[in-house]
Amino acid sequence: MRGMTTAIKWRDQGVSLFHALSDETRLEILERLKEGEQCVCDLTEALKTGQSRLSFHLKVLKDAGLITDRPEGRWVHYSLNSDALKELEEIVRSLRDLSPRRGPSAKCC
Amino acid sequence: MRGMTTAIKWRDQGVSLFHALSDETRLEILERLKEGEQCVCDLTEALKTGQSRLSFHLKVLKDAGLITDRPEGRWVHYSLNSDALKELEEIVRSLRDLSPRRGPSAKCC
DNA sequence: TCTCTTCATCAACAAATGTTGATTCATCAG
DNA sequence: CTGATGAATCAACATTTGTTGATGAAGAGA
Repeated sequence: MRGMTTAIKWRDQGVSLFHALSDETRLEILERLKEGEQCVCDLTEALKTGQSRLSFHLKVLKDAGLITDRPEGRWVHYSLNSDALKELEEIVRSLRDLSPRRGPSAKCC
Repeated sequence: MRGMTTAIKWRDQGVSLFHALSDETRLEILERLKEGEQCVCDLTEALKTGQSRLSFHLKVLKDAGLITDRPEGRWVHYSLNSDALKELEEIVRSLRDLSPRRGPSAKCC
């Protein structure tokens, strides 16, 4: 009962996180941010892409909690949210945690 | 140069894995499979969903390498591919690996 | 104030993904 | 062989996601 609720909870979180990660451009953004905080203009240049498009992807990452923004004057700096990455690791690990294992499946159907 | 190539490689893998994981139904399938091998009919009943829909999601998971199938007579049994899960953990970890860190970003723009 | 810059948001469109019911295919039972 | 069953595939459609160019808002400087 409790286990169920917990499971459902991280399933939602997981869907959101995994979706945010399921795009080439967004993964590249994260890789860039591993080198430290970056402002949008840096990223625009680094990824050689339109500002609007980049903004869209940054929003997806931010909504998923993977990055945070720090506005400063007319710039906005983005950086990784390492808490979210930790959570992510947790979730991924939980996919592997073997449950009680009840033999090679009861006879089927 | 080499690092770049490697990065790109896992980015593709990552996109594929993360996409497969970015769906509630598919996460539920994986949870079921943690309990051991299951045939499609088991899953259909457990998830209370149409056979066609389930088949679609199983294909996505299989294409991403997250699960494997074992046909037997007219049944097909699915199980987790723990190698893929390990790879996944690797990829997630690599998102956290801090690079050389070059101070709080050079002055912007 | 007026203008320029940086970024977010919007609207219109294009492409990818997921759903449903029907069809197909192979296997098994009779 | 025939009929029933388990599962994959297909076609049609709905929904979601991503792209592009235009517009808008706020800060900085003249």
